[in-house]
Amino acid sequence: MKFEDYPVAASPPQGMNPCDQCVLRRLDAFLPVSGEELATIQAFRVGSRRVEAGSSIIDEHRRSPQLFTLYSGWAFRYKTLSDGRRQILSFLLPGDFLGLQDEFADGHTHGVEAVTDVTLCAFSRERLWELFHAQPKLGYDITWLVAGEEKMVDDSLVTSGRRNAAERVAMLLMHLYRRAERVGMVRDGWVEFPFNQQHIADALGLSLVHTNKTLRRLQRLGFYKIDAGWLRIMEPHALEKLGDYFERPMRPTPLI
Amino acid sequence: MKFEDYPVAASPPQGMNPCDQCVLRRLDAFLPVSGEELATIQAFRVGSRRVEAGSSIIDEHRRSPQLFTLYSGWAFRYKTLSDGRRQILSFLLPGDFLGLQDEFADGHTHGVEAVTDVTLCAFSRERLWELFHAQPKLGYDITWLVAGEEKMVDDSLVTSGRRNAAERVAMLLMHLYRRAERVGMVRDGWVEFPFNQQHIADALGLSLVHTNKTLRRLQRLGFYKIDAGWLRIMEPHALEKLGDYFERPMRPTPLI
DNA sequence: CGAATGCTTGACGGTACTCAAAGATTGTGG
DNA sequence: CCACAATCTTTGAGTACCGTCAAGCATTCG
Repeated sequence: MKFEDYPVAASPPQGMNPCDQCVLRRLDAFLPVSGEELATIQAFRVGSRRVEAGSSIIDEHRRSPQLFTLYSGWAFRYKTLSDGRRQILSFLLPGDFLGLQDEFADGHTHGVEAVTDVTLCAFSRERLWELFHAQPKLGYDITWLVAGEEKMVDDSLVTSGRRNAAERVAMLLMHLYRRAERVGMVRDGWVEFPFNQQHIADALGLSLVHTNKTLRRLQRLGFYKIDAGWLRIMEPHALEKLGDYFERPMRPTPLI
Repeated sequence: MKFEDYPVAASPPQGMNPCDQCVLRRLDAFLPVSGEELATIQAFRVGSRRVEAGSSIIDEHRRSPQLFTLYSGWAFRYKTLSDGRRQILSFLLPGDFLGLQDEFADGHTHGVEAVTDVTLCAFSRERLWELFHAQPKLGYDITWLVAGEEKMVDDSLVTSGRRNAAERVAMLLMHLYRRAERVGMVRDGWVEFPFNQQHIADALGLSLVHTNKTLRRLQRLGFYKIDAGWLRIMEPHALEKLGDYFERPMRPTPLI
C-alpha cells in the first residue's frame, strides 16, 4: 500500500459493516482475521470519535468509559507529577489500542492526548470480558498488544535511564520513523512529524533547551532533516549506531 | 497471613495436586479461582525450578522455552546496551508472572536474574494458547497481569525521566516496601532487602556513587534504616511526599 | 499589526558522573 | 581460625552534562 492511498485524518468507515472496509486492515503491518473474528470485533465496536489536535482523548485522572483503536493521526500517553513535570510514556499511531490499562486499575494510569487531529474507533469497555469469552483468540491478541506496548516502554526506560542526550534523540527519531513506516505513513522518505520540541523533551526526560541544542547538533551533522512538519532520516546507520538502537523488522501485529 | 507462615525460599508444593496447596493462594493479595480454573492452571504447569542468587532465570537474548510464576524470592528484569550499561526494568516478587513478553516478540526482550535464591513454577509456553482457549477467564487474567506490569514500568519511566536523585530513591523504597508488604513479606515493619547499591543505581538510572550519596543522605535524615539486609521505613509520609508517590491500596490480582 | 507559540542561542550554575582510594564486610582456603 | 581475596560501601576531588534563566528571532493566527 502506498502513502497516496493512506487516509490522513480520515474517519473510520461508517454504516452497516464498517470494519469490512477498514483501511488499516489492508496493511501488511496487521495480521488477517477470520470473518467470525471480524464480526465479533464489529459487535464490540460502538462507534467512532474525532479529537482535535492538542485535545485530550483520555483524561489522566478519570477512567475512560470506552476503549479505542487509533484509526488515523498521532497521539501520546503521558503522566504528570503533582508539580506539573510531564513525562510522555509512548507515542500512538494508527492501529494502537488504548484505554485498556485502567480496566485493571482504579483510574490513575495515564492520560492520552492528540498531537494531530485524530480519529478513533470506540469499543465498549463493559463488553471486554464478553469479547474474551466469545473469541479467546481476540483475548490472546489483546494480550499481545499490551505486551507489545510494554516492550516499547521498556525500551524508553533504558533510554531515559542509560542514554545521554544525543543517544536519546537518535533513538527516538529512528523509533518514530520505523513505526510510521510500518503503517504506510512514509512518502518518498518523509514522515509527518507533528511534534514540537517540548514533546520530544517530555518523551526523553530532557529539558526543552537541551533538547533543542541536541537536535540542532544532530541536524548540523546531517543525520536528519525536518521541514515544515515532515521528517527525513538522512543517515539511518549513523543514528542507529549512535543510539545503539536497531529496530528489528517488526512482525505483523493484531488489530482490534 | 503472618510472616512467620511465609515460606522463605520454600519450594512450591510437589506431588499430585501441587496448586491446591499453593501457599501464595492463601494471601489476600490474590484473587480466588474456581476449581475448574485451578485444574486448568495445574494442567498448564510443567514443574518447578530453583535458581541461585545471582544466576540468570531468563537469558537476555534467548527466548525462554517456559513461562514462570515466581513462587519465592526476589528477582529483576533488565536490559543492557551493547557497551554494558544496564537498566533494571522492574523487580519481581512472589506471584509475578514472567517470560510472557517474548511470546509476542522474536527474542530480544529482556533478561531476568535472581537476586536471592528463588523458586518458580514453570508452565509450558506451547500450551499458552490452549489455556486462553480452554479458559478465557485465565486469558483475561494474564492480560491483567501484563497490564499491571506495564503500569509499573510507566511509573519507573516517570521516575527516570522526571525525578531527581532523592525523589527516585524515595519512590523506589516506598514502592518495594509496599509491594513486599502486600505479599506478606513484612515482619514487624522490616522487609528483606537483598539489593546492593548497584541494583538500586541500575534501577534508577543513576551512577553507583551518586546512589550511595543519596541513600546516605536520606538515611541520615532518619527516613529509613537498612540493617543486615533488612529494610525498615521510618518516615513513610516523608518519603511519599518527597517522591511524590502515593501507592494506592492495591487490588487483589490474579495468580497463575 | 500585535499576540501567541515555538525555535534558537548565550551565560551560568548545579546535579550527577568519573576517577580514585580507603574502609567494611563477606567468603574461602590453607 | 586466621589470612587473603573478593565484593560492597563510603568519601573526596574534579569535571561535564544538562538544567535554569533570559532574551532575541521566526512563524502563525486572529
